[in-house]
Formats: sequence, C-alpha cells, structure tokens
Amino acid sequence: MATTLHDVAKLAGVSAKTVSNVVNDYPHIKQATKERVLAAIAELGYRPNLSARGLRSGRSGVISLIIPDLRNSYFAELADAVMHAADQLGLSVLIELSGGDRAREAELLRGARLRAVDGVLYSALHLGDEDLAVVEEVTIPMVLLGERMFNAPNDHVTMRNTEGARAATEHLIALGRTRIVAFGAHRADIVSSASLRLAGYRAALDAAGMVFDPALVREVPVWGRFDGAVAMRAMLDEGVAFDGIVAFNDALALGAMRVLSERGVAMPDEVAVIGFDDIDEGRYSLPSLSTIAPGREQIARTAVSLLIERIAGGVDDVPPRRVYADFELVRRESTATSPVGADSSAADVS
Amino acid sequence: MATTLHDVAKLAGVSAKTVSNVVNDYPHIKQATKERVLAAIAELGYRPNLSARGLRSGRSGVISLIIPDLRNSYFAELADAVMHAADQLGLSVLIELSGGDRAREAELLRGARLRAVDGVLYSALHLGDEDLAVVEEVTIPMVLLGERMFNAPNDHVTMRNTEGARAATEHLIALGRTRIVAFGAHRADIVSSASLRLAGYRAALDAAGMVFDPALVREVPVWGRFDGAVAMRAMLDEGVAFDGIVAFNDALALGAMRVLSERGVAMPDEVAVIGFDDIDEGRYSLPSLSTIAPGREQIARTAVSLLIERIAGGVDDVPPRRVYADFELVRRESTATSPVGADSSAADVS
DNA sequence: TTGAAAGCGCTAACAA
DNA sequence: TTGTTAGCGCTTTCAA
Repeated sequence: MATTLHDVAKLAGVSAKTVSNVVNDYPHIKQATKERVLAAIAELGYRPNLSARGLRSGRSGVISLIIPDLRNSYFAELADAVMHAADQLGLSVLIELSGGDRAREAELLRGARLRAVDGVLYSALHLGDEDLAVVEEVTIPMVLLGERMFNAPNDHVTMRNTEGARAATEHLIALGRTRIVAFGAHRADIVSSASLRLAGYRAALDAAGMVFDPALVREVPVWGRFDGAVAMRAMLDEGVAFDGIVAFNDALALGAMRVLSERGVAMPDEVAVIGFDDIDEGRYSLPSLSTIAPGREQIARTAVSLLIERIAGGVDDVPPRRVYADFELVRRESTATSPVGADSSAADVS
Repeated sequence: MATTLHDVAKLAGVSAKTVSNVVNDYPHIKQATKERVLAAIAELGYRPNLSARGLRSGRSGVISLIIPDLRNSYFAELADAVMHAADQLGLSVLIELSGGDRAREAELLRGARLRAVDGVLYSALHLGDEDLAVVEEVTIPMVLLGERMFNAPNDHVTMRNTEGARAATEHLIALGRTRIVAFGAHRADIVSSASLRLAGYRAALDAAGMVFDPALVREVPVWGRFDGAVAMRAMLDEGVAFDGIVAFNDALALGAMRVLSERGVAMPDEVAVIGFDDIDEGRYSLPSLSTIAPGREQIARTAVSLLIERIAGGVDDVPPRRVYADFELVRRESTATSPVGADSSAADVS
C-alpha cells in the first residue's frame, strides 16, 4: 500500500504528529527535525491521504462549481477564471453541470457530493426565489453567481446587468440608431439577466426620449448561437424593420450576425450590433463584435474570496454580501462608425 | 453536526452495517428493513460522508481530468463530453488546468490531489516520451488522451490524426486546389498532433502525385485564434501564393479566415479552408468552416470506460490499449463548390 | 439476512 | 518543541 504518515515517522525517528506538523507548515519545529522529516518524505515518496485528512479535519480543500454547461463559451471562460482564482488559494474545483435543467439544478444542491466539498459556487439559470427552500437547505458555505435568487441568504456576485444594457443601448443611440432590437428577452415576470437587461434597454430609450416599441423586443428563451440564428431569421422573414441590435449575450449576437450576413445586410451600416459577455470569439467574427465585458475575472476572484471567508468562518454574523462587478463597453467593428475593412488592422487581432 | 450512519441506524432500529447496505444497494436485504431505513434516512436528511467512505474503501468516486485550459473551445467541449460520460457512470470530475505549461504538466502528475482521486484522464501538450519517468510514477489508473507519449504503458485514446489530415487534404485536392497550405505545423522532431497531421497532409499530396513545397508548411506554435490571425497576416505580407488551407485546428482556421476576410480574399473561391475539431463556432462563422470532426463523444466515452475498467481492476494483466476514434469530414461553406450566399440556408444553422 | 468489532490515515486536544 | 491519545464516519471482515 501507499506510504503513510507513520512510515515517515518511523523512518525519521519522530512521532506521527511531528510529521503532520511538518506537512502542514506548523511554525514551531526545530529546523533539524524538519529536515529529517522532509528527507524521509522524499525518500518514501509520501503524499498525504486527502480522504483521511478530510475526515479528520472536516475540510477537503475542494469547492464545487455548479454551472449549466461547458459548451457555452461564457461558462467555459468563467470556469477557467474560477479555477485559476481557486488554484492560487490552494483549492481544487469540482465542476458539476446542471445542463440548464431546472430539476437537476435543484438536485445538485441536495446531492451527497455537496457534503464532500468545503463550499460551492452556484450559477443557476432556472432556480429562482420561488425555490428558496432548496437553497436554504444547503448547509455548506455557498456563494451565488449570476442573476437568479436575489433574495437568498447568501453572498452573491454578479455584474451590473441593467447599467450594462443601458450603456450598450446608449452606445447605439449615440450612433444615431432609432429602431433598436432588444434581442433575447425572456418571460417578463421573473428576475433574470434577461429582465434586468431589458430594463436597462428601456431606461436608455426613456432617457433619450425614444418610444419603446414592443415589436422590437424579441424573446429568445435559450441564449445560444443556434437560437440567435433562428430568431433572427424569423424576424427578417416577418419584415420587422430595425437598424440596431442589443443582443443579451454574444452567442445570440453571433448567431444573428451569421443570418444577417447571409441575407446581405451590411453591419454596422444597416444594422449595428452589440452583445454581452466579451467571449473570445467575438474578437474574430466578421465584423468583430462590440460587447459589454462583464468583469469575468473580477467576478471569479471575488466569488472565490467570499467563499473562502465563509469557509474559514469568523464571518458568521456578517450579513449576505452582494458584489457587483464593473462592466466595460468594448467597441469593435459591429458598432464602428467607419465601414468594415477601412481599417485592416481591425478588431484587437493585431 | 451532520447526521451519521449511526443516527440513522438508531432511528431505524438496525445496525450501522444494515444502513450501509441499504445505502450501497446491497441486494440481500429484507424489503421491510430497507423501507424502514429509507424512511429514517429521509427523516434525518442523511447524506453519506464521502471522506469517510473514501478513507475506508479507498475509492473517492472522483476522477481527475487534466487539460491545458478551458478557454480553448476544443478542450471545453471535450471536458463537457467527459463530464457527461462520467456522470452517467456515477463519477465526479475534478478538472485541473495545466495552462499548456510544461513544468505544470509534470507537477500535476505528482501532486497530492492525484492520491485523492480514483483515476486520471490526462491530456498533455508538451510532456512527451522523454518524460516517461514522470508518467510511470503515477500509481493510480491513468488513461492518456491526445497524441503525446505514445510509448507510455497506459491506455490511450486518440483520433486518427494522420488519416484525418489526409482526408482533409484530399478534399481540397478534389476541389482542384494545387497550392495547399499546411497551417499550424510544429517542430518536426516530436510526435504530436501537428506532426501526425503534417504526415497525413504529405501522404495526400504524394498519393495525388503533387509536389511537397516546404514554403506551404506554416509553423504556428500555439493553436489559438490570435496565433492563426498573426500567422496568416505574415503569410499574406510575405506574398506566398496559395489556394487552399488545411488548418491543424479550427481556432487557427478561424483566426486565419478573419484575416483573409479583412484582406478581401474570397472563400472558398480564392482560398478554400478546412480545419480540425468541429467546434461549435465553425458552424456560424462566415463562411461556415469545413472541418474534421474528431469523434469527441466517442473519445470521452471510451476514455472514461477504459479508466473505470482499470479502476475496477481485474484487467491488470491486460496490456495497454490504444483506441482510435472515428473521424468525420464535415463539409461546410469554406470548401463548398458554389459561392457563399447561393444557398441562404447555408451551414447547419437552419 | 443482519450485527459486532476493527481500523482506514489523519489531526485536534492535550500533555510533557 | 514534540509526543500521546482518541476518534472523525464509514466499510470490511467475520460471525451469527
């Protein structure tokens, strides 16, 4: 079998506790002892049994990240950022995929796996304030990501959705666009990224004294490229007139742009497009895609930090914190004033 | 504290062992006993402590997936497929990112985390046969993914790189292209996806009686969109003439296509492009990108199955297995014979 | 079909 | 600064 603490202790001529102290960087150890132990560890190739440590200490050094899927670039890039943040703080990340399925979103919160991790970062698409009971049953530290479940008693990290959508819309208005589509709305009655972004869109129109036209609000329940393409195709077929699109995420925008190109609609001249998320792909599309960058790194770092604080304890009496990451308007060709190709070093490709 | 097996046992009026049997679906249990235990579990909200189980049984129910990063769509989609395959077999996946860093690729193989998991799926970019010593030190079951380390004593799942590249090249040759770029070559002296794909490219040229022109082999060390764009820009600036591109992955192809579009090069008329990986994004680019689909799902399912077999044991005397997944040539607009736009339901968007 | 006893490898609490 | 004792919650082994 694998070597244990005791094997090391025997070889080094010390007690198991001393070896444990060395392994855990306990400060008060005589240098000579430490070196002897370290030598024994190296000689035997000892590596601690994390299950035993976890059982004894109640800590596993692992956190869960629950997200819909990894095929979606936004979540893949978010997961990447979370893993780097966690790694720097000595934590491993166990990813669990809800598949955007409501039942599974709830199920994962109840699963046994959640007893094996120290904390969880949870990003739901469907679970909302009406499911608070499930959320409150979670006994380990949990930090919420995204827009759902605003009333849960947990720390919560999210972007400034409304302000971001407003900035995006104002950007198009400043370009002189008058018929701007809100692309990717959801059912209006629940708080979600979609409803917050729609509110920002409306606020921008109101502030500019523009009329809100419901015909320009396009519902797209799923925010993928495919869904964006289908919805845009339908919109064009219906003959709706528009000269700008605020897409509620980049994937939707990219799907829509593909259809606009097929139909020979010039971007940004005939239709200017801006998305949300700043996924890498948007830098290389044609035209490159203007977007609202949500502050992904900041979200990841903040979420992991808040979670670690809760895991460490000592903040039990601190009420739920809500952190809003800073967004940034990224201007690319899809909302440029000069036509595509005028600047051959376009986008940030160069 | 959380409820334990004993709490359940006490409430149900049975021994801990019986509860354990129920939890683990041990077959020979009287129905009445089982129901009583189940009721007690439900009443107390009992969930097993995975650390304790892991300590006792030597199994954690977790496997590691070591990949370069998640910003790269290929790996994100691969990870997604692996997680689904693992989930169906009751395993959780702990992802570790090597960042495409050679030292870290080795370090992760030695880490303590690898003692806490039952097995590992390992995809290296840099570690090769010259690092066999590190690989051989891994004591838990390990299945290799990708092209590196062909001589390691492990099961290995990969795509048919050479055949795939040959099919891609032959596809362009059939289109009448005569000056085809091999885009994304690496140092020739090591076995890698790049060298295998280059071999396939050469084989296709040879079979067609075409001359191999080293000027058409373009080295691009990193396979990202950005790198593809930079390399293509350089190539155009150098004035190399070509009418086809076999890009060694889709990201490279997409980066190159962006530059070709900027420069007004018509695709596929002036330059036909085909990539590798079949990432989702290629369906929505303009033109949509023809590609070699590597059989990602098959790779994921097979790798997880092989790993589980090794974990379960009983195959210790079975020599290392090598599985080659089936690839598929996916024809899209970037190698279509009719010009883009002729078919408005282009790509598989519709 | 069920129970009793033992102990996986580690660290917390305390003692020396 | 280091050692001793105990036990985390579970499953394995063996017995009944």
